[in-house]
Amino acid sequence: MLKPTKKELNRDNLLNQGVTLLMNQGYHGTGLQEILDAVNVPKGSFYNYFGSKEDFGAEVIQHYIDPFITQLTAYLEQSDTDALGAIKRYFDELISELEKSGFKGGCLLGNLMGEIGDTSDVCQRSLQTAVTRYRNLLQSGLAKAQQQGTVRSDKSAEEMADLLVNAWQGALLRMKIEKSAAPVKRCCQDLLGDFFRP
Amino acid sequence: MLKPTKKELNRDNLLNQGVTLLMNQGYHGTGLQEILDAVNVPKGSFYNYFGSKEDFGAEVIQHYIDPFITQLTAYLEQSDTDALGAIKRYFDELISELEKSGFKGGCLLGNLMGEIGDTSDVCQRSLQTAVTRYRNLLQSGLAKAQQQGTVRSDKSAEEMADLLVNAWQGALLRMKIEKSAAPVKRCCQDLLGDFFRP
DNA sequence: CAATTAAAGACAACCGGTCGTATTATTTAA
DNA sequence: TTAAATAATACGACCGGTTGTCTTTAATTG
Repeated sequence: MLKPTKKELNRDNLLNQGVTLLMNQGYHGTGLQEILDAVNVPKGSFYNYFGSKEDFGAEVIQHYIDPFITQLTAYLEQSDTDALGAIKRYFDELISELEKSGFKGGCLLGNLMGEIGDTSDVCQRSLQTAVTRYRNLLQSGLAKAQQQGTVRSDKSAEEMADLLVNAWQGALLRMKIEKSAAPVKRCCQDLLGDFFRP
Repeated sequence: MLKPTKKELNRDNLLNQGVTLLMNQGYHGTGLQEILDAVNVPKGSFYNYFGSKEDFGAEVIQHYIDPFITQLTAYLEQSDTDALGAIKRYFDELISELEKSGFKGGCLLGNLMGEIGDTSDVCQRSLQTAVTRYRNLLQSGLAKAQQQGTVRSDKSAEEMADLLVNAWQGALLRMKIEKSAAPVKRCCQDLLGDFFRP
């Protein structure tokens, strides 16, 4: 039970590779063969692990967002007395990772929302829950910052969290085509450093 | 010379249909055959009109953004003494059209930036110029509003135009998966009605 | 040995792109 | 104003390759 079975391992490898390839090449731009080859799983075995490509995509979405939730949670718990600073540092780390990867890929959620967000019911639902989970966490961080007096209170934390998520997604798209970190940096500065201040 | 040739007509039909299909199904999710069938152009003729699917995509992008530029320009010229009001009314009309189409599709630029913005050089360049053209127009409108005193002047018009474009793109993605106009409406209210105010 | 899972391979459908030919336009010659 | 010659375009069958999925067989496990 503690040692992962081969099946669980293959599933996890497929999901990890799915995150990478779907993020960089899109849903329709990535074939199952490519994913399977990358983790040395035979093509015939795919349907032993997942019901369909669409179901796989929906699982990949959740598999993608989990680490981000964990990471942001850690930042918030670590800097308990300065929630706004925690959020800022969290985004700074994201930007640093984006720079390392040469501004490619961006965010799987944003990319898939645009590509199949309104054509695949299964993935649409998965995207909804993933985005909402992330937004809620950001919202709770902003609410704490409001209590600490570092963020304005005349706007709801939910409203600001939504704006932050949306502007961040748009900035990631701009980053991709401009091959520059300037859009995401300015996005954080404008909102966290100005608009959200009391 | 005044009457469009059959070739010009076919090209235009293909581009129009390309806008619709690429926006709703994505680049890799749309085959050439589907586009050609929709406008009754034979398969073999496609390469008389366009060099490749990639080149076609790049032209579709420009063909898509043109009407938006024209429309926003009209709004700005029409309400010459109230640039901020013109921008607001322009976005209100966009929202009204999105509601009519059932929140499907969103923005071709946003969708393609996410899907192929960093994998196709040709389309990346086309996306760059399209987004920049649009941003510049918005920037000039905001600059005029600054002169009219309806928009704050301690932030550059360029910075605000970028933020507006980015947040709008993100809000469109949210709209697609939530099937609601709330994200785009709140986006405009937050920025045009609050953050940008002096 | 029975039951469950992994794997192989086939399947039809479709992809973007090519190519030789048929049709149409344009130019030249009478 | 014709007629012939030449150039340009339209066309659909076809290419090799790949897609997601399914059926069947092999292997593994309890």
